[in-house]
Amino acid sequence: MDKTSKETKKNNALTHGDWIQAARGILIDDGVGGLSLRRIAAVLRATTGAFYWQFENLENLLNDLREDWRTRNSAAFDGVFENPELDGLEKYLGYVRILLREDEYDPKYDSAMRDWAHSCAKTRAVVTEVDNRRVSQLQKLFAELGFNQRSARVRAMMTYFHQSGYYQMNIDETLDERLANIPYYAEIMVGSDFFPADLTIKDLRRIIFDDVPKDDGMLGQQTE
Amino acid sequence: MDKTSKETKKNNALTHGDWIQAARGILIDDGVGGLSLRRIAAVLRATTGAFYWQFENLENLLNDLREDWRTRNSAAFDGVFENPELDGLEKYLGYVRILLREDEYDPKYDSAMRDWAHSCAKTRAVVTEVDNRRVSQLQKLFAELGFNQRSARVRAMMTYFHQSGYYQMNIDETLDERLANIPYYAEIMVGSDFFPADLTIKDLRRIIFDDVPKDDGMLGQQTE
DNA sequence: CAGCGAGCATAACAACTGTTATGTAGCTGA
DNA sequence: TCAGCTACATAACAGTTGTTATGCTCGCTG
Repeated sequence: MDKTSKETKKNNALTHGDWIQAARGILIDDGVGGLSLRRIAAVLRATTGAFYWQFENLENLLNDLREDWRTRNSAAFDGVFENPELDGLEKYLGYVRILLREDEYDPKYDSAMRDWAHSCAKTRAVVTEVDNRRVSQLQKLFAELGFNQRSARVRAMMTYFHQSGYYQMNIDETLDERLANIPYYAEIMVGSDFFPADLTIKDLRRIIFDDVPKDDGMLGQQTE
Repeated sequence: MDKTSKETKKNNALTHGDWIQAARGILIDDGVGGLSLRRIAAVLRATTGAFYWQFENLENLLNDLREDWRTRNSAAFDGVFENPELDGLEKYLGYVRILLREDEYDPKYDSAMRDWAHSCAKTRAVVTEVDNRRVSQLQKLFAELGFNQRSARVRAMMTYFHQSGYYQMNIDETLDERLANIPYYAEIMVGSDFFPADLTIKDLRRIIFDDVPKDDGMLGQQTE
């Protein structure tokens, strides 16, 4: 319907995407309170007049920002949970991998959106929808692991709410500490029946940060 | 040092406490974005001039508001965790009781403070301090139940982050659903070795909402 | 080379913010 | 009764917000 498809960036003129990117940076760094038109424009070394050439009003940019978050910060999870080749444990590890790598999705983006949702109904609707889908995906995962529906749902909520709660605070943990905690989390959530008890931090670091599929019994023997 | 002890409320004049209460209401209902001087004054049917009779500036009121949260929303937890007469399981149930009753502490107050902490260093310091103490209290609880230190710490973080994450979202659950989930949460966190597996929702409702100590085997037999 | 429109900048508007200076009603004590 | 103080209200100031009207400067086309 709209002419929003004119992302044909002639020369070095500002595009819709430039404004969204600038707004996203401010939202992530300074929270929703920093999302003023002049501050966004300042990031692009532009003025408010330039903005109104691209958007009808600020609300339109904020709508685009909400959709930017929805697609950008969900793709990684969907890629794991909707991959039919992965079993339950692999999906769980894939989930942990996304959370620890923090390259495919930005936890501060999630956190800022969740803050924003408390004072903005439109944002709240988007966040709630995404939250519900992720919890459902996790519930399906735990159901695959053999837990009954109610137990799977509780485990999904514990896993997901714990994650968002973790990022909502400012925890002071090193990566090694976070890696060392994984087996404890996993034992609690998926149980020692499923999670291999003899995984070392080295193994986990390799599984999560190197693109080597965990295949045979070579665990803990690489040189580096 | 200060003259802040002049809470001697003559006639029906406004007090420090009135302004703090008004600010707290706005923070809880509308988030930190709604905390403007004129809006707070409007709640009290007063003007900004009246405010500067009681406070030197807005920052002073916000300082008092942070301290109000620290004491008001921590008392219930301290009362449970630092009661030497309670064993581990009783402390866990006491914790759940506080979360579900929502009369001694307000989860929306917590949530609003946590939002605020993302854009205000002073608030962040207060919230972080309280968070650390609560996690330590939970860790001690799980250690009492027999878990080793690392497992106890992970369980404490899962329990606490899950709680704050839960309130950070807007979950659509009835009280009965929340009660029905308790045994599942408890089984995951404290294990079936400690938590009585045959507790009904009726039992839980009585334990949490009536002031009857769980004493003998009369569970699930009351008329109401 | 003239003209024209795309892509801005500049400046102003009203509404909001914290803060301050000044005005004022009502009670108190002498 | 009348000064004097408490406990405000009123109004203004400078700064910020979203938004709009207007002016300007390039690059392209004819």
